[in-house]
Amino acid sequence: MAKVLTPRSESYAQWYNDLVLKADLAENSAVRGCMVIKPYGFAIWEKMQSVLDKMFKDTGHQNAYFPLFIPKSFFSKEADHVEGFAKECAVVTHYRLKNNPDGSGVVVDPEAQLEEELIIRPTSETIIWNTYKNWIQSYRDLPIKINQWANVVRWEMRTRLFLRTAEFLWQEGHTAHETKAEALEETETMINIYADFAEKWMALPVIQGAKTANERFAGALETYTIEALMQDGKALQSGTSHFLGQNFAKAFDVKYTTNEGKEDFVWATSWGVSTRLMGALIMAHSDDHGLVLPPKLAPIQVVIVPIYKKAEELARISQVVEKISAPLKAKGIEVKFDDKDNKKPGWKFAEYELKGVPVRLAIGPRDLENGTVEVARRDTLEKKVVAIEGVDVYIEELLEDIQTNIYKKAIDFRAENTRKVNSYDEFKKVLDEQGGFILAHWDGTEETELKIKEDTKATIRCIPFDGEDEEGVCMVTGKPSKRRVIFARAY
RNA sequence: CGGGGUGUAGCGCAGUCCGGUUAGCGCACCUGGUUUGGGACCAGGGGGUCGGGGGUUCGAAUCCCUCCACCCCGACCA
Repeated sequence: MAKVLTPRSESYAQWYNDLVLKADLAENSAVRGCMVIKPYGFAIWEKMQSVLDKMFKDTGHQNAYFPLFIPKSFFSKEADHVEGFAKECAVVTHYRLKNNPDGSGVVVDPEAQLEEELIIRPTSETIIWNTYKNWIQSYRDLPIKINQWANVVRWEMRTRLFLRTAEFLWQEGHTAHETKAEALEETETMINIYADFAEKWMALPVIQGAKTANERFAGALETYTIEALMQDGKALQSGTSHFLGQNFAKAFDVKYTTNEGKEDFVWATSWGVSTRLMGALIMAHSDDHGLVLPPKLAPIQVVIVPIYKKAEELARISQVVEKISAPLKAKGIEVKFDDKDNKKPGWKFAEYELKGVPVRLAIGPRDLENGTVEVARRDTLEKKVVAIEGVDVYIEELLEDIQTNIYKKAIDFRAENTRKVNSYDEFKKVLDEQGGFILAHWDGTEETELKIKEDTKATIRCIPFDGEDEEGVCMVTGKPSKRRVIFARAY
């Protein structure tokens, strides 16, 4: 078979780039740092969106839409928030172009300078809290639980398709609550939803935990995260949920009247996942042959490739294909019959492997005679000839089996690449030689965390929720520690 | 934003050092035919602002200046 992807062993980064392009997921655009998401890639994102959207609505959230532009003055209201985002904001300063007097195209009209510059949202807390101020008067107006699907812009130095682009698509939830407890509960609910989505739909095992103060969202009191481990041993932060306390309420003066007639600031959360999930999905399961998609998110779940010599033969095969695909479609399975005659079967096999289609059926004259079909599964590349009779049930179960199997593979990989270390030397050695998640004791100070980051480029991914209490000493300073935290090099 | 690399047909590349017919090759594409159980073959055909702009020269893909984009490695970040 022709080699179309750089093997992972040769260059993991190059393999990833090749895969995104060759599987037709996305490509670089004419605009620096911004990508074009192609139809096949966007179809996966749309599936993710529709599942998440339902999960949000099932937990009492509603969708809305807020502007792309944020007045500069809004931005400066929450000190930590500005500091966190200031360095990567795109700013609109003018509202008009004019023909260049020298005839060489158009130039910005200097007369058309905005009185107040507009920031292109890197996130929407400020515009949303400025709006919520007008929506909230009493406890009866609470809670407000809103989500928006949007694009945001963060002017990144170095970009990579899906993993980090200057513009990306995401959803951002913004909620307002009466009490601290309720806001904290919301923060937890949402990180649980993300974890659930990652594991059940993406087949991606994740670790839930809290970020250290240093790694927290700008303006949050607490950031919860789901962290996934990629095949190269690096961690990928895949979703975050923030407890914002009363910081934004105070910054935007959002008060409500309690049922005792007193005034208080409302409590806030925000949470989001982005097209970065696409990167996670790609890197989690794929191999040197191409993409491996979890059946639940695959735009095409079953592809059927006919093998024939003459048009007459194709016609006979097509009739059988119709009998096979009708019951599959009735079960809600996405089936594609590729009867294009300008590509040979072998070409198609390779192509659909590259695109990660979970199940491939091949039907030729031999099968017509025997009443069989060849079934190939993408995750293991195994092929099996089965009877057409009852093949719909077989395939339905196979899809479930593939979903389970790739999840299991990912979780086994993570287990093999999660290690406890007790000394800083051991930590550095494991990090350099094996990577993965490292469980180690840390004294809880920002100083130590930064020293480790500077020495090794590893960061604390999270303080896991399900970590066991264990007395120990910080691997760097020897100070006491009550539990281990998770370190890794990260994307 | 620093260091390194690349930019020539849709894709992958040769040609650039050392300037000189009409810029070439493979894949893809179009037409015809033979093929079809793991990326088919033959014949014919179309497709190029040589990344953009400026300069040197009788003459520039090739030399000089400048800008842009992408990739890799750093710093920054989801």
